[in-house]
Amino acid sequence: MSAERQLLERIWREVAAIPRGCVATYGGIARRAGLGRRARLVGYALKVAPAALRLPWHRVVNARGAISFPDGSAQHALQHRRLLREGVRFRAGRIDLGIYGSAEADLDALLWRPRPP
DNA sequence: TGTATGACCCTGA
DNA sequence: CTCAGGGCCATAC
Repeated sequence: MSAERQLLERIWREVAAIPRGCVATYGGIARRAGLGRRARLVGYALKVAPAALRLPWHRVVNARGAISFPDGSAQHALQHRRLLREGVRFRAGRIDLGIYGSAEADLDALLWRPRPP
């Protein structure tokens, strides 16, 4: 198994650990997965993630608290719908990361820790 | 081998 | 608030 593949799996594991009703950012996932600033790799990982993993990919948004798919796209609509159904509220097209981004602040790590290896 | 393209992010103006 | 510029890096061609 390639090292690349293991990086992807680490990312998938972090994404899978995002609690329902919460969101995380690409950059945040990258940091928690030990990938430094490679936020783009997280986007790539989600893009190539096997559907069979059933990852909660909709809980991953960009640093602005917005959905990264183009406004008006089917993907954007789907992600928006799924988040609303989990109780995540939007304001002017953006999510308040201070409230829903439990995976971001260090303080939140005390309330929710990613699943250990 | 080089250029273009992203489900990105941060800083500074 | 927006915008540009730089960083980041796997993939596609």
